[in-house]
Amino acid sequence: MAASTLTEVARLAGVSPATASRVLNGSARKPGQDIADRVRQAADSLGYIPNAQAQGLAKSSSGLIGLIVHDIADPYFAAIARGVQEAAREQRKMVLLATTGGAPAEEKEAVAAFAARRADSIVIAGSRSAQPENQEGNAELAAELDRYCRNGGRVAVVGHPVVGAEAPEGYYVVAVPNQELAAALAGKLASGWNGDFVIIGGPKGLFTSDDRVRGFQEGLAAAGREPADIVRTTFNRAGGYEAGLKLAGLIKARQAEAAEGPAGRKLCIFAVNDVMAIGATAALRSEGLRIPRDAIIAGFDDIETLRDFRPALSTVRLPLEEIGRLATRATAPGTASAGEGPDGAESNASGIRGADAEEAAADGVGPHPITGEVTLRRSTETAA
Amino acid sequence: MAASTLTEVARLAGVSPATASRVLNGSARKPGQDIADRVRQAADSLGYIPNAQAQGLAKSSSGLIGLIVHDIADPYFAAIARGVQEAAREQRKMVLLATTGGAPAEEKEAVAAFAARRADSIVIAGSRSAQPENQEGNAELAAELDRYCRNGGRVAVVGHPVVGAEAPEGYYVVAVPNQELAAALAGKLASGWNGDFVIIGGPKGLFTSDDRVRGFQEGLAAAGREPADIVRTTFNRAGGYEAGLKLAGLIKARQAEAAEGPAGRKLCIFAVNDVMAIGATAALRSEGLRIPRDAIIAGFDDIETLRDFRPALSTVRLPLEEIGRLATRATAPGTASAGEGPDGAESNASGIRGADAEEAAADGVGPHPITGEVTLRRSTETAA
DNA sequence: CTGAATCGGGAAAGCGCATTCCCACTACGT
DNA sequence: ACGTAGTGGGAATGCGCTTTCCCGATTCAG
Repeated sequence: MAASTLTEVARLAGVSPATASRVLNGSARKPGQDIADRVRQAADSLGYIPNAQAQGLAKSSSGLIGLIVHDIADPYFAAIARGVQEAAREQRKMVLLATTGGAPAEEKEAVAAFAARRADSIVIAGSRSAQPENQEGNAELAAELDRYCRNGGRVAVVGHPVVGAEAPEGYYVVAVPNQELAAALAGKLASGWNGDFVIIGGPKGLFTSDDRVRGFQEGLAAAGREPADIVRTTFNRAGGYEAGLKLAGLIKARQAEAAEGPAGRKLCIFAVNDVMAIGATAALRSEGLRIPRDAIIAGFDDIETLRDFRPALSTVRLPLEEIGRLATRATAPGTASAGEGPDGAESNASGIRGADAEEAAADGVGPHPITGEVTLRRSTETAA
Repeated sequence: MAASTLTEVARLAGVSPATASRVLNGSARKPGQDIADRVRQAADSLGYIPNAQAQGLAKSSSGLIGLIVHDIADPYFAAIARGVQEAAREQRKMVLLATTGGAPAEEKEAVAAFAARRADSIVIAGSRSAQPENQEGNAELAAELDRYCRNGGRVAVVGHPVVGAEAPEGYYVVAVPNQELAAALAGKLASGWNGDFVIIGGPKGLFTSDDRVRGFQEGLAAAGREPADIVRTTFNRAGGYEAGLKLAGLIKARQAEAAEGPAGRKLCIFAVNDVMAIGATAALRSEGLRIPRDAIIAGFDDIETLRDFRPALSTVRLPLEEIGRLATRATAPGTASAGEGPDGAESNASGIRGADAEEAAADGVGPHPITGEVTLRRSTETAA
């Protein structure tokens, strides 16, 4: 038994396919009550399920939203995905998932695949990067997106615009104030802490990482502190661990030095995301160091699953789910028209806002810009 | 500019659409080299992207894999999703995501939506449940799946078969030995621990939870221990927290009692999943209790993000990603034919195996069944 | 009571592609 | 030399649905 078709339903109901289509799917023309009933009855007696492919082909729109992440198992992306999923459901659409590991070339492939499926919109959640080896990939990605938009697709990217993409109609960016928030975090940290700072950053060129590093340094400067040293590593837990190992050596050296010189100051480590911070913590622990006795540590993102972690991470709360929702909604037709040009430039209202608030607003980020919240957690409770 | 079509490409290349189709998509017939080149050149000069909808319609298959989870932000599902995604990529398919919160009615909707999109296969990752309020939903879900399978769809479900689903052609279940593993965990715990046990379980009727509870009790019995009390709550972090609060009271009472009577024995808490265990830990901590001083705690799943948690959770390592991969591969055409009937019943080989190993094998779970690994972590390091 | 306006339904033309036929042509065989 | 198999391309059909267009039947105004 093959799936039954509209035609079969129509035949069973004794009407034409056109009529059947009109009653079963939201058409402007509503057939008469009696006929409608007959059709509906025929439909579910046959267990009719409309063929979305055919529907899509006929009205060229698929009810699909493409989501691109680096890794769906990363809690950061998982949280965003939840938001996207929610918004998709509001729009009665389904989400198509692609994971790319962050490589622009893969992302380009994903966009092409989404385009092939005639996805109504695409949300790109992974951080952009400007590393030289990605240059070509970025260009191709930009071109692909451009074409997608020109064909009526809508795309929202979280964080930074795609490198090299001119902003066509239908291109939105949800600005995340990484820099400002990192600066705020540094400020708060500095006010309660008189030691030195070290930053565990991601690979150079990764925008999210770079912004947070830059912001943090600015915050330190504003507080009259020396700039922090930077250890670069990969943007995940493993990278954090590796860097942690390195820093453990440093800390021990400083402690040894302090034993015979003036009191060495404790180190405050800022990892550019929570997962890296956790990795670093584990590394320190494995080296016999303790937090906050030997160092203190801060992260970024406020990953839900890690909130119960102890010693508690000082971190910046990013409304990840909300970000996903906003990005998705931005791509919904009939929403926040992409007012082009930064003419609507409203003044930078209260709270920490997007790096380019006006631009964000102009790009249809939604009713309110992304804000964040710095959370200083006291690591009073000692743990390895 | 609308997306260009095959016909346009064909015209530009000066060939018929049929020929263009043959060269651009893997057809059995390979046109001549020169023509192929011309077509290919025309194609990318136009930036041609095949319309997957139309292709799907024409050959009735979509290259889509549907994945159903309770919540994509739950690290358990996120890990499975990663595996599914990986396997999907191997098969050059895309994954379509649906989150249902675990309600069978929603799941039925999702299956219908997947069927409408003509997904080639469906992976259902959430735990099944037999709660009375879900009875109707379960039946509908089973019916929907049945129809889907009869129309040539393939479905793999993780953990337990869908309630009420007779096993049609194309229906696979990846058995997870929750019960055995829980028993093994109980055994190990009991051998190093002479206090009482308490179980924090999910809602009654949730198979995964019930199996783990049952297995744990069996393990205790096998070790000559009294059965544990059970606190039922929701299957997530919040539930764990709530239960933890309750248990904190119990623990304090026992401690008070112990102060004036014979030495009260410490409690060992088994939460049926890691996330609940974390919640419980947080609750105990908030009540001023410490682990392992006042109680010890064990979980299940070995969620990656939680491995760095301290006090470390004793837990059972479930190869979540592998489970996702296996389930997905099981649905790939040309794989592990669904040998019907438990005739191939091989003896229960070494290692902990599926609840019904033969059935699992017969259901095409793949070359090797899911095993797990009990990890007893010492909570030597004290933390709140 | 007739004309036009309206309504409710059907016929048919695609949407973009795969694929089955079919045909012209070449390369063989005996 | 003729016939046959084989080859490479095109014409045409259909996948399941939406939508425009059309037409007969009502209804209402004049």
